[in-house]
Amino acid sequence: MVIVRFGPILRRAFYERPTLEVARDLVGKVLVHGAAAGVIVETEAYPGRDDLASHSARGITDRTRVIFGPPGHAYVYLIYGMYECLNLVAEPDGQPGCVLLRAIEPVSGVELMRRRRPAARKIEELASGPGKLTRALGVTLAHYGADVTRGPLVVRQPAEPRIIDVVATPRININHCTELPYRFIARGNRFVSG
DNA sequence: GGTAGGATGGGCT
DNA sequence: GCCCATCCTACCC
Repeated sequence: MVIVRFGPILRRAFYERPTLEVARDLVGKVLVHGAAAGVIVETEAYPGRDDLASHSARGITDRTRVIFGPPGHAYVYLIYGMYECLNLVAEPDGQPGCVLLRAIEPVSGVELMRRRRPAARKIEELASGPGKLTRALGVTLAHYGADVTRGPLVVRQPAEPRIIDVVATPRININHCTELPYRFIARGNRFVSG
């Protein structure tokens, strides 16, 4: 496991940009929830405009409202009735776009994450998938709409940035429409899902 | 190493 | 009623 010290919290301007840029640039940042934290190693962009795979593609509903709001907030939803998925809202206020966080490399609070994820046999399995990630960090539907530029759930710059080679690949489990290279992973990182 | 099948409930047509 | 941005277990190489 890598030792990572945390730098400043990402400001709202970081998120107030095109969704694809935010998704790419989130790889290598540190997702923190209380005592548990990990380096983001896999994301997916859901631009919302001209992308039928995005939940926001069919307009504002009770579920998708936050995606159309100001950037730097959490969009959490329930998938398959069992697992939460955590997204961070991008784009200026009024424009849809969010980034799904798919995997982190645990860097602190690992024992806490192990207790939350008893099925994980190895550290690589703790948060290598969107549902595993939220379980490991204790993120739930209660975080819907949370401001991730302040509070217990935030994203931080690593204190000493590592050079990370980010690669774009097709998104995972998008089968109902044409798929695009909107998944961003840290090349060679063993904590990536799949 | 691999994969088939089931769990499980909200959102939307 | 059907779909789903998933995960786990059992079972097979």
